[in-house]
Amino acid sequence: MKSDNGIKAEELILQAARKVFVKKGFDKTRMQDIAAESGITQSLLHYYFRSKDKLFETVFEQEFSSYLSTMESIVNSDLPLPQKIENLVARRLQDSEGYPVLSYFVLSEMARNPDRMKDNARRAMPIDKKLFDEISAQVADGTIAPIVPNELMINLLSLVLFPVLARPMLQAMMNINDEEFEAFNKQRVQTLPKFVMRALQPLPNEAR
Amino acid sequence: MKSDNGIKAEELILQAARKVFVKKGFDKTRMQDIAAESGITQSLLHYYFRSKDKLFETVFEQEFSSYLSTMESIVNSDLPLPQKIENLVARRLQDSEGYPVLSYFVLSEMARNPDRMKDNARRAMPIDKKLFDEISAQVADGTIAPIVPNELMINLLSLVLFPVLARPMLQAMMNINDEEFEAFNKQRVQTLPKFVMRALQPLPNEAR
DNA sequence: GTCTATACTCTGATAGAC
DNA sequence: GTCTATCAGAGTATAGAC
Repeated sequence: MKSDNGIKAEELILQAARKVFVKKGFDKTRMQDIAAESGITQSLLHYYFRSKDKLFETVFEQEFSSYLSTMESIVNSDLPLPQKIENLVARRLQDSEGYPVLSYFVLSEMARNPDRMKDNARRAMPIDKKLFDEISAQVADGTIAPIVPNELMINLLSLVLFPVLARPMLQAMMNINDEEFEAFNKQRVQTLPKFVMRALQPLPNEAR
Repeated sequence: MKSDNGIKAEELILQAARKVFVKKGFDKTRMQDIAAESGITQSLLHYYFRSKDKLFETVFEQEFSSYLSTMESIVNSDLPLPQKIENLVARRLQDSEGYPVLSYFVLSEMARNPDRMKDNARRAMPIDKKLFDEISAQVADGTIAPIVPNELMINLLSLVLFPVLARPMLQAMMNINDEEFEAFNKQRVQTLPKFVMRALQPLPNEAR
């Protein structure tokens, strides 16, 4: 049975680990970084979590679950497609501020451990399926232009995740500072859904 | 002055280094991997290139230059915008086969060394400017719908680069194998430009 | 130029006292 | 539960013979 203090230490470690792992990814994170961030000795990290791997898995599992449930609530809502897109974009840009690079975190983990990532992706499949079916239905009744649902989903993910992911490169290319990029992002919450919906508008000769 | 053999060794090392660095990124590449791939002793790598860093810089510089010149020739061509997009997509997917993850390579380097990446991005700026101006002109004369040029450029980059980058995750999500993904990609060369051009079509009330 | 052997450093993990 | 000291392994880089 754990003492009050024990529980607190464990939580402190997790908070610090989350912060550092999300920021630097698995490989570049040192146990010493987490120790410093949490104010807890390095050997205690091992006492509580046994290994760097275990600690990471714990953090990743928490983050990914929270990520999934957010996605889920948006996709399962009763909003029309454009609003869903808007919410997804807004949510992702929110991540990109307070929680700098969650998407990068997920992608880097994917590279580190492809097999386990597959399992995680499978956990996301019910959500995907919901969106997939929704798109299929709208293509069928001509509300949106003919498109393979998977392709639309990939386009959405690309437009939403990539700018968060490649932010440093994009800022350099566009030659703009942090403030300008934030403003750009805020605009994007409005303009991106419009861009997508425009692309999905059926042409006259496609309408039924 | 170098002997014939010396020049050859240097080139062998570079080829092997390119292959391994592009595949695994800087951090996960071991000098031993490059030694094995090239059939040249590890200590000789140091003899020729002094350090892992120097070797990497050399490879990266070559790759990035070649990447730039490809982009340049496409953007500077006289083709209309949709064809340019098609060429860009096709070129990137080509990378994603023979040269698996050049985009990932560039992105990971960006994360590793943001400052130098800024310089590299600046080298790409003349190309960006060309495309930027082209978009501006077409927005101005009403050929395409109003959009901030930078935003369109980011959308293009997202749609083209992200699927290459996140391929493992996407395959897992869509639950498809390599063969199916390749087929999907081939389709995409045709469908993506249409998707984009559709999004850029001016609505009746926007036309001049 | 090329090889073998080895030094050096960084970092995750453990031992063992308290 | 917590700390200090230390080990063990991996990986880059160098020394020095040929």
